[in-house]
Amino acid sequence: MGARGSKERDAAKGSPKTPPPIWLLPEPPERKWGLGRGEIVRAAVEIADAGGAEALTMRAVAAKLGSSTPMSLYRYVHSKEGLVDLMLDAAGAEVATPAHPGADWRGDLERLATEYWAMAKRHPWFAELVHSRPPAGPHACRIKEFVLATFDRHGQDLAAGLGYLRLVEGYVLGAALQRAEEVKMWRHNDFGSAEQVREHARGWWGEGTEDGPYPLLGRFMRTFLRDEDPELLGPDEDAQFRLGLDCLLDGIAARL
Amino acid sequence: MGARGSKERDAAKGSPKTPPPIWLLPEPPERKWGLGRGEIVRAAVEIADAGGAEALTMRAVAAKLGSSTPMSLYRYVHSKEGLVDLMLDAAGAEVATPAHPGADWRGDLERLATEYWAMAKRHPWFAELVHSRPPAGPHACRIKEFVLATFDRHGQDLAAGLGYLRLVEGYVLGAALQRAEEVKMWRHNDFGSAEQVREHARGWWGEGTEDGPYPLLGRFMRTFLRDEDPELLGPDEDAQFRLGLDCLLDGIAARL
DNA sequence: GTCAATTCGTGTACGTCGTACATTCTATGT
DNA sequence: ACATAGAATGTACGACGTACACGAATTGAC
Repeated sequence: MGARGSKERDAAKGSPKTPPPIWLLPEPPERKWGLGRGEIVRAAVEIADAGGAEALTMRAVAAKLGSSTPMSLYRYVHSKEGLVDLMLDAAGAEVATPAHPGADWRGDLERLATEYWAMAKRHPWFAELVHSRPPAGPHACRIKEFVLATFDRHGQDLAAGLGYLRLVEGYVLGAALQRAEEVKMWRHNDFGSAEQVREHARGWWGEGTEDGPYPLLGRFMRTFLRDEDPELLGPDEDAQFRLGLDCLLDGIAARL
Repeated sequence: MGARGSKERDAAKGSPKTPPPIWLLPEPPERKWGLGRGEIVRAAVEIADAGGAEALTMRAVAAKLGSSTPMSLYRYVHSKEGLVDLMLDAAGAEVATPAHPGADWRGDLERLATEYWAMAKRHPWFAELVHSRPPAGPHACRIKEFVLATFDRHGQDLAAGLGYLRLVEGYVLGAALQRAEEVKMWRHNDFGSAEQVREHARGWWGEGTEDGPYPLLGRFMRTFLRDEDPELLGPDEDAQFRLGLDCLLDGIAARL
């Protein structure tokens, strides 16, 4: 966090004076030539898509827009947190929900979760950043509402629906976060191929760890490092996602 | 990330020259009077316990140890990433695993997951930081190995075991991360009581949103903001954790 | 069409972070 | 007792987010 000198002013004022969420503040009227929230958010998304959350810098966004200083952006997005809020909402807009839940609750939720997962694969920064802000953008609310309505339509009360909502949402975001971390690691060590990954992991796992303290993990690692027998590497990421989702929905189904 | 000038030297050298993980590098011999990895990691954990991951600063750790500059730490932990690795491993040491998996796979996993969850509640920074590093400290490996052995003992091959391992681990860490984010938000707005949280959320949800676009979510929010009917707030965090774990294990059980 | 007033972009600067480099201090081996 | 190696420190750099104030450009009134 950067310099903030407003702490004592807030405290002296008496009211915590929380800034309202950026969605409620109207965008300044877009002058003919100037910037606009749309361009800024689009540029920020492109930067984060290409370089991950750690590449998302006010300076980088400003540079991409041709603005020589980052201060130009602050009129439109108020702060970096505001920009992140707008980015998260823009990503949320990419996952569609039907107008009303259908008769097949499980199919509805599977479709929603799969779309959510696909979005998170397109935007690996999403899972990293979504946990840094209160999750209540318009599209986040729409998605939550749809899940709640799905359970409501099947006779679950609001408390139960909330529990299941948190379960499903937590699962999708958890899976996305694991994947995002993997992507980040690839980028951090600028890996281009799986062979480079193996090369890197070799020095790091310790070639000599034969059947040391972790025989099963070691067997997996040796397989991974040497011949890459796809049978032993476990399911690929999409199959793994479906497996977990199916397990979770099985458990929920047993309780409805 | 700070200044790094070694990029082109690495590239020129030909080999990526990845630094080996800190667990493999021996700790410098502890002189009578000097620092030691133990003290440093303990101090860092205390700071992060109290102030979250964002309070974890090399300067803060050095200050807590009475060292006037952060540079003293670098001989022992090499970098902040190294320190984080050691912290994660120290936290991993707090979750115990039996020597061998027992006959009751489900009980074993429930116990393990519950201990993991308890550890993550003690150290809210754990979930935030664990996704920033390759997950292969000694204790992380021990835990993974135990889960793999549990499934191995029940006739699952390594690939299937890996899939279930990722599922269970992902679930626990996902739940811990959601909780960590909540803790962080409380700290960030220095909330002391639930009433302050409600006060904050009121301005932020928009008091006037009566039965707008999100009737169910709105009902929950209004309940939360006004009278706090515990029936409508959904399960508490421990019950929620158990619910998800049970659902997941149900799903796994159906596939064994 | 002209001028004043408003609004927007920009330059500069501050305080934070991680950490490289050079220096000083301390404890140890002889 | 002294030389020397190793550990702690001071200083400094380049990144970050962003506050502040100034100049430039656009808009509205006449």
